Amino acid sequence: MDRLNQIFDSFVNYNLFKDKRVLQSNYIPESIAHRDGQVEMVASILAPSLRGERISNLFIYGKTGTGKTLSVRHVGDKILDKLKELGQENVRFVYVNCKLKKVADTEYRILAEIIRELGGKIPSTGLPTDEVYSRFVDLIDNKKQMIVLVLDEIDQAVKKISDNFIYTLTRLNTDLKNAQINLIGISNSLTFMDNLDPRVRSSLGEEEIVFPPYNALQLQDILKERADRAFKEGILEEGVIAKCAAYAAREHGDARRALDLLRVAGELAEREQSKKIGLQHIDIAKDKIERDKMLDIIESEPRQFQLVLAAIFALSEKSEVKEMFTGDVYNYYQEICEKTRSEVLTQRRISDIISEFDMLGIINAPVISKGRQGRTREIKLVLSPTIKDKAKEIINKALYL
DNA sequence: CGAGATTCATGTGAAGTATACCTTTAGGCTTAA
DNA sequence: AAGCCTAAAGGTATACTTCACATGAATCTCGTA
Repeated sequence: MDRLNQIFDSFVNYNLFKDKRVLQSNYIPESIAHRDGQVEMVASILAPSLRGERISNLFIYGKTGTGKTLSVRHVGDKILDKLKELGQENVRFVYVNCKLKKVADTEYRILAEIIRELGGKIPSTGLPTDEVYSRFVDLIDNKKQMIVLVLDEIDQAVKKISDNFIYTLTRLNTDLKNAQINLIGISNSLTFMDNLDPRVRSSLGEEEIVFPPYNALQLQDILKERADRAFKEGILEEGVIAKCAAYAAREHGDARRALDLLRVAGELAEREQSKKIGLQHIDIAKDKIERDKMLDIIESEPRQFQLVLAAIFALSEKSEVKEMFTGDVYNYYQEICEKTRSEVLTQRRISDIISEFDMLGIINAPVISKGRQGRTREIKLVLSPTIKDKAKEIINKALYL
């Protein structure tokens, strides 16, 4: 009992955080450093909504963690505040991330997600897509209002589905008597617009804003500002901020990463009851973040995907095999299926699964031609050994029920 | 020796199938008057 | 008679299969210098 009390006591006393939320990714700060220009542009584009006028569709480019989503949300909140002040409540912002697997990676699911955000109910399957569209229309068209759809990671969605669903969305305005839809597309890829249907391009790209990556100095500013509010005084050792910023700057200036890094480092320091956050915590935090992210992905992968991954793991361990190809993986996969009494999928399907892993960044699998030996994918695992071991554990546990 | 032709192992696209789940509808049962 | 429940009918999305064709460089073939 005393031991537990000790733990609790130390937890209370060694609390390094003043306000941890400040470092969490859904936190929206009052002002966004080094994004004044972009925020103003977003604001001036969205401003007509205050008078109930149509706003231009907006398209935003920028790498992850450059403040795109944040800026849009920030401005959105401000506009909502202002509207409340003016006594109007007929604008709504709906935010959907198109990349989240199992949430919104098909046209149907994105639409369903939008409807759910708006408070509607939609079954997870079974409805014809046009029915879903017409329910969406019914839901919003009952009163005069303006819906601003923010589609994050829209490039992912278009890659998976096709671009005409965006077109359908923009065209939906013709069916609407009262309500109005405006789109804000957010994309990581700069080249996304280039291979788009011209109609979509012109309607979505009425206004465009680019969010350049933060450089190390700007990252430091951001981190300092947040750290002041998140941590108690004098907790950070010299150079901690700089190090966080440097790591993140290397990752194309991803501020979210930098903040995560700082937060996790803080949690780690707290757990070991250290009074300060030192440089070593950052290094550990970096590994931990990477590992957790990967393991989360792997753990939530469907069974068949895990079987394939198990095959890849096993093959990568056989020292004689330096490279592996789709065929090898498939053969071994079949063996594993037999052992675990699982259903065996076709090679066609496995090929798709492998390329999905490639996209997730778990493996590296470019298509190569081996001349007379045909064409195949050369598969290489890119996980660090520690992550791999842990991942193997998870998979084994999941497969040997 | 070099230009084509061949070849291999699989990539990739299209179309079809099984499954799980949805809505609607009609019939049967219960209930209340 | 009205209301409620259930089962059947009719329909869809998704994950997967089947079929068929596309790929692209190492290797082979063969004509020519």
